Amino acid sequence: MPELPEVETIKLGLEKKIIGLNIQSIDILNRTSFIGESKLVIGKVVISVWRRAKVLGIDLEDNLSLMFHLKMSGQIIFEGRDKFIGGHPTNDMFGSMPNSSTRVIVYFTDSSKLFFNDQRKFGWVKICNTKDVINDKFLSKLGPEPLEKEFTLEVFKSQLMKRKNSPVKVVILDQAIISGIGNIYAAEAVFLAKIDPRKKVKDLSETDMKNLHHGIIKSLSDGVKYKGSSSVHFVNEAGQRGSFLDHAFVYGREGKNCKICNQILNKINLGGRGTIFCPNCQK
DNA sequence: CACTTGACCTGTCCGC
DNA sequence: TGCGGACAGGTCAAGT
Repeated sequence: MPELPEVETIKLGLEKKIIGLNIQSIDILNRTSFIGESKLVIGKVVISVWRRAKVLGIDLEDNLSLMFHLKMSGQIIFEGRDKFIGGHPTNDMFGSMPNSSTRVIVYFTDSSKLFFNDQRKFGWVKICNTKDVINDKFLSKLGPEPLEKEFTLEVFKSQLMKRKNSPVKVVILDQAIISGIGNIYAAEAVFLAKIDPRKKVKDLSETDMKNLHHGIIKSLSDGVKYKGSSSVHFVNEAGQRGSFLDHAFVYGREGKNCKICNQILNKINLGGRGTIFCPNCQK
């Protein structure tokens, strides 16, 4: 479900609400959703909230951290101390918490709660020492953050060249090449760059790479601006949907008209993922 | 080695 | 209405 902009949206909302809260207990409703010894974090106070790629992290006192990966269907929802004044999820899509897809519940001492929901059970919550986060099995393999200064055109080009023979949309979905892009923003980025998603990296021109670099940054930052996508599963920490898909050019628009040239958008399968593009605009 | 495919799970939607 | 198959925003292991 969530890609970089969705996790960033949750991070920005959550950090305003949970810093300073003290963990009272953790309920694990589905064993495979949780990695580590949950007892370790009881009594610990939340210090900060961060994001790396599609992972959300919560740093606690005493060198402890919680990490969340939402994969395809995860949600992180915070219910405030007084659920009827500002803290209650105002969603219109899944009722009150917990529900049938709730896998982990974090209880704070002020009686507020954090729900980790995950219908498909692909996601995870993990505990580790804060100083070990950078060595984490998953995090340590990630490529550069596309919305950070480090993601220059030169860095992007050298990362791309690691997978010369793959279709460009498949390559930008590779988390070791660039971190945080998922299927929605990959499709939008190649559209903005006017590149056929099937085009192999080795066939990209200098201009293509420059446009794609810009397209990635533009689509992801628009995603953050519109507080994420509003497709099936995504809601923010307050249970609200985002509006990015109202602004999308291709994702979710199969068979509709291209917003630029009015031709019908095509759908193909690329690397096992549905991919919608404009055969006229994208060459 | 580089790249592609299928598995992990649950739910929904679409065609017959 | 019921049933089977395809599909859903991610990642990893196994296969070619």
